Amino acid sequence: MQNAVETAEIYIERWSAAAGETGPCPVRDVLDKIGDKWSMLLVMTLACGDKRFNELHREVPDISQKMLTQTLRDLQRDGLVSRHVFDTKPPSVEYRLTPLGHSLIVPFGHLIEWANGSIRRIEAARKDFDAVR
Amino acid sequence: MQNAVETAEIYIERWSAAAGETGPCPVRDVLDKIGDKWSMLLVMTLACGDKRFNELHREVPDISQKMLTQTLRDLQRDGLVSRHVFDTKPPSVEYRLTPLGHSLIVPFGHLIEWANGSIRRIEAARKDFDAVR
DNA sequence: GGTGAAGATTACCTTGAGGTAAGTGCATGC
DNA sequence: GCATGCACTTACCTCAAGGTAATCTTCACC
Repeated sequence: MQNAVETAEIYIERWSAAAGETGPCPVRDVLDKIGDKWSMLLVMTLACGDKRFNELHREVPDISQKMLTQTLRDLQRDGLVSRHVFDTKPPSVEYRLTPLGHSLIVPFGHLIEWANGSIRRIEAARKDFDAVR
Repeated sequence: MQNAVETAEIYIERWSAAAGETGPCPVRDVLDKIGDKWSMLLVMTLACGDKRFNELHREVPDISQKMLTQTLRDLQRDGLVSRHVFDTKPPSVEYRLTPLGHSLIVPFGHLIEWANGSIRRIEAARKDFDAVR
């Protein structure tokens, strides 16, 4: 990142090009996952170490089994997570971040830092805005 | 960003704390905007310079008027965008990024770079995955 | 031989984000 | 005097994301 505005322009350009019929743009594509209610939470949970299905379910209790399966499947499809089946007595399945998955943690971490650093100002802005209304 | 895994742990910790009744976590909160279909596109469009309502509508033709108004209103509420009314003959309204809005461009830019750099590997992974199915 | 855990899949249902379309008030241009 | 542009607002409708809950298979334990 040298120049934020420059990056913005490249982004807009790619976006427009994509809208022009080439299919969905890569940024939009990735953003859908980022914005997804569970994807990033699972990626970050797996960033702490490999986990089994029910282990994930215990660490993220408010996800339904259906969404856990589905989100894991999507992440696997995108090559961010790999699935390893061990045929132990009750077959156990382990999920891991792939190198690609690990590489997402870095840019995503910047966003987390921004979020944590900006939340007070955002909340203050909301309060002001709502006070006027 | 010194250590990605460390950041991940802080994230998980905050998330869990938030789930524990403090309200929605700041990261989730910010992510909702990031993941929003239009918010980031508008922020990036405004990163190229201040724009008026219909100017934005022309640059982002596939957004509906309703969503443009609504998204702009939300961004304004969060203090990312400011609204300036000039009472010219047909009243014109200009939208600008606030300093807070500008600061988002940096971490977001990292994500854009990651997206553009990773899309080929993601698409390859999807192809492989779908081939097996 | 009944119970429980592991790792799912499936059917059904609700909610809300976002699209479409039309209307509003005002002013300039044709 | 009709149309057009600006900046919205409102009503209505649709579709898909995601929740709930039931079900499945296999094995170990008591």
